[in-house]
Amino acid sequence: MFAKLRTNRLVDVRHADQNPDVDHLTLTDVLAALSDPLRVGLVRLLADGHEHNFGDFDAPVAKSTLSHHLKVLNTAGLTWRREEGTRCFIRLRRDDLDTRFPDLLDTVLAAADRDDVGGHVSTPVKPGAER
Amino acid sequence: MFAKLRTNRLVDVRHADQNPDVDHLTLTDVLAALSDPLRVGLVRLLADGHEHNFGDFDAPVAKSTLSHHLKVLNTAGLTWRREEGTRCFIRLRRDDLDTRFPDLLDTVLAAADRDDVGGHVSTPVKPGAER
DNA sequence: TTCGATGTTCGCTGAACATCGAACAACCTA
DNA sequence: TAGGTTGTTCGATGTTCAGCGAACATCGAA
Repeated sequence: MFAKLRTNRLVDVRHADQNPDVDHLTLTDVLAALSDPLRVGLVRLLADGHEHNFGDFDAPVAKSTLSHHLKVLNTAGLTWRREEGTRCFIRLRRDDLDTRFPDLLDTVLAAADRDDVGGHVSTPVKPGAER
Repeated sequence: MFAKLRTNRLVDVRHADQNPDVDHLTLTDVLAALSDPLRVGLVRLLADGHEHNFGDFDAPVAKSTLSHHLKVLNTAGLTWRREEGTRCFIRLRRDDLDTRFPDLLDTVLAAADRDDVGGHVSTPVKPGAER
């Protein structure tokens, strides 16, 4: 569609599907985003309610892959992202999700915890960035 | 793997991944199975608890495609299938799912009903085949 | 035996996805 | 200005998936 231009990319293209509006979230998109163990692992870490940035996630994949998965979560509406300088802060959209799909996130997280889905995703440093 | 032989297929190959055991179900497989609107529509119809057969589903896809989706639901452990002559009867594995992933199915179904996900899937004939 | 009904399986296609490394952009600091 | 940090995007690769029509298997009925 767009995103084809090499220059003037920073104008508005970069944030095309970012942080979608609450009522644009669809159930199947959310479930699709949650159908990958690595992404479930990310969501489990984000479930502490704090803001995390990219470096907070230690997953056994290349950082481009990690970036991809975080983008999937974002465009599906599971996370909220905020950029500050060169780093981006990511937070779970728990309230929006609970509004739109009541109990869904809690239910999935409970099951994921029980089975340790995505347990290979960890946080290397202490999440002291909650403020 | 197998399933390569043209003859003597009926022996055991046909039911390779069919009706998987309860504790072989994985959360991400279930969520992946539910990440398609058509399949959610099928599950919603199956949620009446009755046994349905293939012809009970009226979806705007070729029957080979419908067969594919029903197979996905089955191998993910969402449905139980039973064959009787040339027709197969399909039933939602609600109890097993509730055991393995408490509240998950109810939560998804509630959200799907609210948004009418998969509403284009219908049942042409009256489901009088419950007994 | 032949026919119709019922589904499944078999190629096949195009689209989407996961993954990687390399290149890039934006920012901060020395 | 020159690096270093941070994360995104690009291009390539291989896999999975949704979709179709055709062929097949199975059964019951004529």
